[in-house]
Amino acid sequence: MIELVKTIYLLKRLSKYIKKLNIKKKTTIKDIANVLNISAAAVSKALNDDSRISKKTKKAVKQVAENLNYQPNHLASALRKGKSKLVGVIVPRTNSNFFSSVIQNIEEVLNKEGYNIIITQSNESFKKECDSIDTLLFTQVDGIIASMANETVDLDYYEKVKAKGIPLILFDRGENDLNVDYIGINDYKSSQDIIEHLVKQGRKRIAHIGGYKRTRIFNNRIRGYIDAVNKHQLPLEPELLIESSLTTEDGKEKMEQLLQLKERPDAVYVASDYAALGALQALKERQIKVPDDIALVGFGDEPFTAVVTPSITSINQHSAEIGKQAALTFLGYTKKKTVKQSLNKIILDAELVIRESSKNP
Amino acid sequence: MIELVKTIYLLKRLSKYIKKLNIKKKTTIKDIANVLNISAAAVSKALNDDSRISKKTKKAVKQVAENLNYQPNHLASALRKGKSKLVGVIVPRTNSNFFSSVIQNIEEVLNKEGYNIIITQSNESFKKECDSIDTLLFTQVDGIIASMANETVDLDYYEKVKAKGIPLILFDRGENDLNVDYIGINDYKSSQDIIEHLVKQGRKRIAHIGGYKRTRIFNNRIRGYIDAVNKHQLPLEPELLIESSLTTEDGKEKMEQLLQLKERPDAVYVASDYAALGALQALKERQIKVPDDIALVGFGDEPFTAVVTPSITSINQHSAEIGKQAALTFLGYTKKKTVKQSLNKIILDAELVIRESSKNP
DNA sequence: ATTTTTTGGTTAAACGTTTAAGCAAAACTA
DNA sequence: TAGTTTTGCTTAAACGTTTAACCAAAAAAT
Repeated sequence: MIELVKTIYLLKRLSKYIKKLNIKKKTTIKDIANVLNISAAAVSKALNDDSRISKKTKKAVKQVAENLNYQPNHLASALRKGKSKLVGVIVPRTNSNFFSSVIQNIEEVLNKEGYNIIITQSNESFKKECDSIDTLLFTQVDGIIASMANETVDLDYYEKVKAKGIPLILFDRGENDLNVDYIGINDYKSSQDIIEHLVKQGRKRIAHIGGYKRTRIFNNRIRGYIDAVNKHQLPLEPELLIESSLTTEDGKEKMEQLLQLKERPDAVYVASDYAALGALQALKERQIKVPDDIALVGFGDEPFTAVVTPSITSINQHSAEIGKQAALTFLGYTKKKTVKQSLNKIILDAELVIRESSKNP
Repeated sequence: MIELVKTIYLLKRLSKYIKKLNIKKKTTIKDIANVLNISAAAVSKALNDDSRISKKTKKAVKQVAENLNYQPNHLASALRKGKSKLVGVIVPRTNSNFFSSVIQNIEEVLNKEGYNIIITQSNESFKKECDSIDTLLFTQVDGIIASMANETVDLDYYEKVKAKGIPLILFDRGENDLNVDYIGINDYKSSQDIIEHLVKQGRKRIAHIGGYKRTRIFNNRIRGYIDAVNKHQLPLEPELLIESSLTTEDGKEKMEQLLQLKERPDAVYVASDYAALGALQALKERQIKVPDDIALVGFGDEPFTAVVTPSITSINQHSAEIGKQAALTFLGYTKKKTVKQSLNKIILDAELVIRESSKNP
């Protein structure tokens, strides 16, 4: 009986508040407190399952919160706690399968821990990348996971992030100079695997359309190429080793350049699938048969490598694993906040995926 | 002379604060106020170029802010102002060129107005989409720009957004039932253009692998197909009109289904480039010549349509324009806050891009 | 029966801004 | 010269949480 009276009383207060709500305004913790005649602090604690709040109160609070359609104000709690529960992700672009897959896996891991991600694209522009960092800092992200733009050489902005004490994790495109966590694949070994494979297919004159030497991953690929070529005592001529921006357009251009040579290569290893695609276009236009006349190998295992004609041999970079590891590395910082954790450098082994473009002639 | 003394005095206070800063903690408006011996409010106003603050003070404030490496706390200002300056973007996935391009253009337009975007992927899952909406609301975004997942039929979550008074703009995948701003292309007319083109190429038996009928854009494409086929008095048989999830895999499967028919079509129009790619694979595997035996048309003008063999005729959806219009529509809400603006339904004309896969046999 | 501990809260301050209201001094007006 | 307006600030409250510190009442321990 007394229960019933209480319930009716509560209903009355509730309906009063629901009416108030209709006149705009979002429900706050205070509204819930008023309905139940307890303090806002108690409500906050109840919602956060504090041990010093009784089960009964917790239940009531959650009930009223539900009824009033309460949505916690993330800004307020973030401000108070000094944590935004937001992680910034910077990538050169999202429309490559590699980056998209990395992002998806980062998100998956972080969402489970209550983090959300903000994705920004640098479009391979240094300036855009700096802007991205600024906006992410401005948005008070709790960490940044990034893959650097091709253009980036000046590391001041990244140093700024480090200086602020915000966890910074790089993947794929990183820099050795920046003493920071990194997740990537073994580019050097991948290059060697490719040359090894081409040699086995009987290729004797292998060219490499590589990325910018100053970028570490491309530098490693170049070194892998050089060492493997030397190991097999194949010709290592300057005109066989070309630096490229690795866009589709530039890949085409650089391949045309290779075709001008008096002595053409019988295999070309391109450091990016997109550039390899351009190279393939150049070859097709000149009716050069792939792989019969020239074998072609790309890098990245983008889906289109499997569907073009001929399909392109490439390197699978394990994007899912990279994304997961990057996220876990970040979470490492949030967990053991006191213990100064040691720097993580995770180098995964990549996998050569052999397709038509490098088969035996 | 007096100036010099003042400067020295200021320097002293400054260095004291810089020292304090090194012992951690971020610079706040209060620190600046203390250095200059003015109130925090004055600093805030100075930084926001309030007219009631003298030029001299403004200059000094900005100087000190610079020196102390002050970064405004976005959370605090957002909390106080009730605006987060964040816009949520929900897409089925980012690794299609269409969505990636839309996002890029949304970002470009919004950044100029001081907004940042949070991108979330639904992966075509209704549940993930609901989660995305929840997290975006939780993050206190000022607006949401979304393209719905294939699965989505229940609109409750979107109604929730509307109910909260948060501007909601849909693009590409939208729903008529949801009375909300929308930017997309004329799917009905695009379908007709495709059929028109195929008829001109002498095709007499045209099949359509379409999307889910319940999704508006796919329904429009289907209606366009039906009306155009009827108009030209071509056969409109149930087995020529197939419903598909439009993934690459399902496109392949549905094409195989079409090839089982006693009377095969001589042209197939697929409502998505990804599914068209799968269809092409099926055709290649069976040594069926494209376009000679069967013509193929996709939808979306994804870059790979131009590089596969044969290249695939498709529809360019003007992704850049869609992104821009979506962003501008959102900004419309932020500007005229009082005036209840009328609903925007922008339907752009798409463009047929003719390639090898639909040339004359 | 008294002391100690535990339970279930409350109060008040804090997070870093913004902003309405107020106010003294300076500058203008008549 | 007195009154009015403008300038250039200051004070204090507010945004919605969280949390340290406190406290009364109940339960447990002695």
